[in-house]
Amino acid sequence: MSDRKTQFDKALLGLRSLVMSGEFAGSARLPEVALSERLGLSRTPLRQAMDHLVAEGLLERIETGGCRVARFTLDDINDAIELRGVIEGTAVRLAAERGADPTALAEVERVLDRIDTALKHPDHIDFDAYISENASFHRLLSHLSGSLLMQREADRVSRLPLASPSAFLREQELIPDFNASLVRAQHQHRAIVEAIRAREGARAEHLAREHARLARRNLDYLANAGPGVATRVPGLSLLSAE
Amino acid sequence: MSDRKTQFDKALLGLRSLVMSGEFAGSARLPEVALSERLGLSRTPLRQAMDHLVAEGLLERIETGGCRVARFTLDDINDAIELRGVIEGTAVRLAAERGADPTALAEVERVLDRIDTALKHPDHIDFDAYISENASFHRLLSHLSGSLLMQREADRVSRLPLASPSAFLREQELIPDFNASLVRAQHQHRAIVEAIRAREGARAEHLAREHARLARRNLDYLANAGPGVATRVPGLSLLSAE
DNA sequence: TGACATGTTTGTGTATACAATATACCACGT
DNA sequence: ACGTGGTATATTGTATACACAAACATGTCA
Repeated sequence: MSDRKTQFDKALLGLRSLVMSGEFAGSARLPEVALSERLGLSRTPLRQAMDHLVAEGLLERIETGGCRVARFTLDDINDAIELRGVIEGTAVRLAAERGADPTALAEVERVLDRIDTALKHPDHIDFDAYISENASFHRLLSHLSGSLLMQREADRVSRLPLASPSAFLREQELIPDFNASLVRAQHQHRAIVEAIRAREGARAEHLAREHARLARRNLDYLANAGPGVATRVPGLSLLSAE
Repeated sequence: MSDRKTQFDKALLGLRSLVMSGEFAGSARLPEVALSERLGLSRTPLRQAMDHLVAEGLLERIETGGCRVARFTLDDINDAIELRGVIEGTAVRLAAERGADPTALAEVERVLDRIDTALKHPDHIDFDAYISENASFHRLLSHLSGSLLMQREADRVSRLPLASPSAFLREQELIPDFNASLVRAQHQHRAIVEAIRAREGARAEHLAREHARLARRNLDYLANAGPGVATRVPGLSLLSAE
């Protein structure tokens, strides 16, 4: 019953995907009436969605009223990736220090087994499976601490543009040694869980940080890959020249 | 001109202080019409403010509509304090690694000098000065990294209930050895800045984390200090029995 | 011709009216 | 007496109307 679509939800999803598509990236003010008509709803829920996206950091308020699409430098996105590593790192450190729920840990291990399966044949990697299981892994990981706050903040920082653990996973043909990097990532996954089980908080934290930093390399490649890529990777068009 | 008070700002400030006062802590739904009349504005800006406070974590949405005041356990607040330490720690680590702006560093040192002045006479500490300069210090500290993201997120986490660096500074007569703890805190302030200057990122990070944990002790005392205190410390009445 | 003033127009911020939904209450049946 | 169903009321979610401020264009004067 909690999935009954309210107008606000429609506005949020519609507006977010419009913004991510880069159509309004030109830093002009978002016109409320036009957008509300285009999304098929009134200005009230649209403005709610705009407030929400301002809080998320995807939009920014204009002094004289209204808001525009935010622009990001490469540094901004690297900072966001670093912050995700820091928060995920804190979540796993707390999980290690406090002891993780065995049931939740078993669930995490099952996800890792499925990732192994997706990676089994080096020449025929099941990318779709990898992407979805990888997202599950990161979600479950931030829940292991048992802290609702850590869970919320980890989810939140993953919504920053291009900071999500799944942000760059669909561009396998553009990134050199992409398959090998997936294997490395999975080794880090295993090591993180091992550290949590062994109650090695500091080790778990540092592994999670380093794991997040894998995304840096992919970001660098995509940022230099030319203009055609910007339309393929959602949000990449928000990257400003500097 | 950016400080022209809009109705939304009035709603946000008014609602936040009402909620922090504990008047609505009984976890019932916040009635919109009554609140809007009481605050002297219409439902539209009030609802904006409610959305904002939900995002801040001070309110929580109810499945069937509307929202209520959130309740916090001691663990929740300790997690929030830990998270503040982690984010402030990251900000100072980045400042150390990347090199902080000398002008900003000098400004920070001036604030620390003023804190020294406030602490000069152990029996006549200028608490008001300490509180305001301490707040300045923490704000400036998270700006040293030069990263707008770190700055934003540090400010944000400080708005979590009872996680602010200034949350427990007005209760000097309730907390044993309070004056001594202020002196210890100031030593940590100096050490953090020293580490940033020396480009010792890891040291700066760990010092900032430990500094935030000073608040734990104060929280424990106040949580056990009896019911009368809840009305004096803003937000303490939101602490649930567990 | 250029700078400034003024009317026009567009668009946001706010209030209010309306519709959809949840809650409370009461009657009725078991 | 207690539970169940239905209706009435209250309250939220959404749409629209209005007021005011900002951007723009046009025209006037230097």
